[in-house]
Amino acid sequence: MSTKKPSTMADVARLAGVSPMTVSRALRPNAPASETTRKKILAAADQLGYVLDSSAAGLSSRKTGFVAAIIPSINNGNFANTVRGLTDGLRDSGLQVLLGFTDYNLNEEERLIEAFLRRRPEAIVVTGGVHTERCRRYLAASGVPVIEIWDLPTSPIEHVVGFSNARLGRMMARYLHSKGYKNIGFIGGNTYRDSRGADRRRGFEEALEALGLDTKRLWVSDHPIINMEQGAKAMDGLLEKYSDTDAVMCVSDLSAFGAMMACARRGLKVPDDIAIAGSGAYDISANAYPSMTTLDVGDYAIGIKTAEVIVNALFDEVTDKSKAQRVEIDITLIERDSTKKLS
Amino acid sequence: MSTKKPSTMADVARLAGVSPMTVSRALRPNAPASETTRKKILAAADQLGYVLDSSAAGLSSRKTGFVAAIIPSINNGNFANTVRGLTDGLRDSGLQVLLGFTDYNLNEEERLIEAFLRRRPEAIVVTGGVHTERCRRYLAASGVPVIEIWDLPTSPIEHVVGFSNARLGRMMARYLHSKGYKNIGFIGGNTYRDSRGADRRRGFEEALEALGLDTKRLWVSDHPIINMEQGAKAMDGLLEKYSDTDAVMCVSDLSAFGAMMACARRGLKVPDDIAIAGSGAYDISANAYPSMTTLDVGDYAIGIKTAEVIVNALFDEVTDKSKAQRVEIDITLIERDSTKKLS
DNA sequence: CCTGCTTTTGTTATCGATAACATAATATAA
DNA sequence: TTATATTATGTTATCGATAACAAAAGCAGG
Repeated sequence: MSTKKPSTMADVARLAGVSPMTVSRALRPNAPASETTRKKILAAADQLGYVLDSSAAGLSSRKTGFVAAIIPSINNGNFANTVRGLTDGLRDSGLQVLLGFTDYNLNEEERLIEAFLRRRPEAIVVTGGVHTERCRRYLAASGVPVIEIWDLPTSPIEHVVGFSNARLGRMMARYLHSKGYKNIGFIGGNTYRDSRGADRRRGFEEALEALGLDTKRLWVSDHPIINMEQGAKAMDGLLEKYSDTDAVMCVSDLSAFGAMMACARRGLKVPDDIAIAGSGAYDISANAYPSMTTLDVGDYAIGIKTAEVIVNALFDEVTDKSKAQRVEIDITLIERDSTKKLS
Repeated sequence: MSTKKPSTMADVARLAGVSPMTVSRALRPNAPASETTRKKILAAADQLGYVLDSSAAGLSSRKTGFVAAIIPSINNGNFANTVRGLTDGLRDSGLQVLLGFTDYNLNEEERLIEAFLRRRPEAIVVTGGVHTERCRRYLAASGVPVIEIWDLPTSPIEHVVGFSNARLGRMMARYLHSKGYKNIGFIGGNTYRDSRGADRRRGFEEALEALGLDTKRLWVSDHPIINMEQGAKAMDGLLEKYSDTDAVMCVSDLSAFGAMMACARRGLKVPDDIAIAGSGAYDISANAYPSMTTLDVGDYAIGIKTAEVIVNALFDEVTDKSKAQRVEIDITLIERDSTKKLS
């Protein structure tokens, strides 16, 4: 840890025998500068170990190069994929992702947004369509594009890149019904902390009703059931109450896996005795034995599309800036062994 | 997306009838300001929807409030936990994590470090002790504390918070030997892209040799074997070549799980026919059936300790700034069913 | 009521870059 | 060759805050 003060553009300019402004231009790709001076300046910069100060650049140009992105959890492969997609999609634009996570807590989201706004991001990405009133105010007043992802809110703040979680629930309910299952349960997603999970459950319930099936097997919990352990516990609870359950959908592949393990411990065979489906198309759904039926929500694609929306909103000449963009991501059902009766 | 220009401290000052400097002080917790003016200023700020500009503040005070953190992958529960620990640990200090991931690519690490240095972070956290020459130069010249995590490099750049990956390999080898296994294999970790995995393998191999056991079952691959699918494939390959293998350690619980599933598909019972152990103490190790023996590397603790090291290096009066801190994290073996012969 | 202290507020300069405009150098056309 | 367009560089002001110093206000004790 050297403590020497870092050199500035003025230092580089002095060494190269030009004005600071010329250095500034030489260091940016699209600014006018002759090849000879550029080379000279780069050499001087290199010699001094010069590193641009983005704070100063941002202050002056009013462009920080930040995109703020807020996800519920970093310990979640789906959101991680979205962040990867976003990062990959933004690479060429020179924008950098400033990442925060809320632990599914809307107040924490508020805190994060406040902190991020101080960094003057050029766009803000938030997960879901449910926010505190104050959050909505902050976002609306931010003066930069706001993108809500992972949902299709009915009254979005501005741009949207997502899918219908209710539709996701409906798709799986109909699929399970089409496979001949009758006593269908659902695990997870009935809390204000995870509105997307709650939407899935709602869609699932609606579809069951429409199909004339019993909806009493929808497992209620006051916290989100998103990890393996919670999935296993919920499955135990469900089976204790309704031992005739023949199929279960879980809000997440992780809870689905937990549920499957709970079944294994009880000596129940999947899918012979009971079918289990998840959602999210996590690695584990493909690699578990039996492999698990799931719904691919295009998590990586959400990131990529979000990057496109941002780039369009910021740089594209053709895009109508006054119009909010709305991108619906395709959901695809991946049928695997866990819902195929072997008989 | 309103386009109105955001208000500045000068605006707030005007409205509150004070000087901008007074506003600056009123908005900071530890600056001198009378309660009455502070209240007046906060009201004015609120009325204008004023949000501090950190770029400007950082430029002026030469404190950006950023801690740059670089991890190999965001799709990895272990690193995610470290990031959570780091974020949690830094919360009170007012420092914000600027996160980047390299996809296990040292050149990408170089690119990221360059980009992050422009943001003038107050500390830099990098994963592992292996970096390109240029990276080491950048880091050494950065002028801020550098912390290498997840490893115990022999010639660290400065601070270290980690554990010995070789020791981790040795621990598991000795454990498996102590359980009576003889034909022990290893899957993963022999590439320059994942030096930590390679260290685990080396330690494992050394211990086997010291115990007089055969080391031919160490599975070699030219890419890191860190996900389920790769684990399954490697297991298939290993069993085809050495069908008498009675125990296997995998660099990661994810590959261990894949290996376990590969066994299940072949009709091999774990642990009766073959023992499998992982490392990382991922959720899946506790929730798989059978549950998996693994090594807890204290991923969250690494984050917390790293935060402490940073706070000490930056703010603590007592800490000797000229001395690099070195924190070794405890590894604990978690014995579960996958290595307990039921017989 | 004044002295000397502490607390609060104001003034000025500065952090490190870029925008906007002005000018010099070079290339192009007639 | 000269006029004109084009490209390259320099100058000055500014982005929005805070440091450092200076001055004013408040407050105690004699």
